[in-house]
Amino acid sequence: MIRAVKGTRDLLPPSTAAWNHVESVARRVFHAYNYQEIRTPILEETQLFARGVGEQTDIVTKEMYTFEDRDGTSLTMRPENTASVIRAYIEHRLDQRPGVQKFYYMGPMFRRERPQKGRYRQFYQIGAEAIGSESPAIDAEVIEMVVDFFEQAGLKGFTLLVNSVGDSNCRPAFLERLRGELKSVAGQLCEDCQRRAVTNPLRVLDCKVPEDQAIIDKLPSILDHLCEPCRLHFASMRQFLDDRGIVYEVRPRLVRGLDYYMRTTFEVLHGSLGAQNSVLGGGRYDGLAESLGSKVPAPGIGFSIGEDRLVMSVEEQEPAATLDLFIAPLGAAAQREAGKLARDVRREGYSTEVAPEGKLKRAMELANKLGARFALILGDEEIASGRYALKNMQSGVQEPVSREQLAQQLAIAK
RNA sequence: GUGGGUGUAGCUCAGCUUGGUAGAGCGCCGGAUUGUGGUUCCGGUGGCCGAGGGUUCGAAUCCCUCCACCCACCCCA
Repeated sequence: MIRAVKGTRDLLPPSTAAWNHVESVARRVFHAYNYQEIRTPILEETQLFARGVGEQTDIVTKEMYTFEDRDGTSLTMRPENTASVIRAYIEHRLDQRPGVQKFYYMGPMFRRERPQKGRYRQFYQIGAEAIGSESPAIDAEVIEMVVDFFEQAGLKGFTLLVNSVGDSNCRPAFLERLRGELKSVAGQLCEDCQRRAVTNPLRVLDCKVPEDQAIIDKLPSILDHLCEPCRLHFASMRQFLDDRGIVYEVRPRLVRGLDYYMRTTFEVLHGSLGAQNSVLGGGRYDGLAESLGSKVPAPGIGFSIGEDRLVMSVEEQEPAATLDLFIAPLGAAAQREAGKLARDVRREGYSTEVAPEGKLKRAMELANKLGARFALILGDEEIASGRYALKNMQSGVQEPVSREQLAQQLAIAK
């Protein structure tokens, strides 16, 4: 048998109800902050991600679905959406539009990783980008929106982490300092950290090995090494968050894997997800446009939500769609009559199913299994009298009803 | 890329240690006489036991190889 490709999966009902729930809450909340939807292509030139995400990142070096098109250009299925949105912003000169440009998106992304819990090769992200302002007020608003969204989506017990990773002015100096300190203590760290001390020093700060913590705690903190503009930006953003009573934790060791992040970074954690406990990550990326080769500046901040994980956490039984009416016709004449009745009832907005021909007993069993609110029996008697036999499947009460009474019954408790 | 776990009916699993040609529950289908569901009772459908090879008179069971899925590492949303 042909099966779904490794790392991809079918989303089936009833769990698709939870996906729709999450997505509709996102649209509603984002619209309240004046964000509008943007849809960018799934395929982009490989260069976009190589330059945007970072040539040396694992994503680019070994986790992208990249192939050569027939004309020789290298194409890649998007591993994330921020670079595409910035590309579109520049390509369509959206900087010429009035005000901060606020976009949200949702859809599949692709990374060729080894699948595990909450981590797939085709995964789904919901995200947003606010482009065109360097103001810390925007950072705070984006973060506020994130919290608003998770609350409304019904996610319980999440933690918001914020940090500043500095900018091209102060980060290099800090990195130098960090490397220097690491040289003297690396020998005492775990194997992974010894490697990271060389390849990706910031990652050492994020190490979870208990024995390493004492040493890591003594390493320099980025927050103590921010340049004045970055320090003010972070302080101002925090002020805005405090003003709105948003609860967060400053985590100076919060590190981002993508090269384009600067200044504000943030993350939302949620337990019960196994090792993959992060449901959202985001940050500011003021230099991204330039690194894509644009003369048009596009300072911005954004985030993306791991929808697969969020749905997993929120899947507290979205009530499955209910079937309002199940029609059981008896005989050929009734079958035709049922078709017309179903058409009319559906146009009134009620979900309706017509039983296939067969025994009434079978039809009633099916009505029960489908969870229909009402079953309507349509036989010669009913056609002759013009009154349907309508049975309330929950109470078991059955009574003859006119067409008008049927409408009334359906309207009750809908 | 690395490590561990698991592969038996549509689903959840037992059987494997101590080889003797496959089981349960749920689901699905049918029945308990007339045009009535849920509960109950009865019956039925359904499996190259992940694939290939080996040992053996005989393998779901023991051995080897491969594959798939899951979890974790790396890394990351």
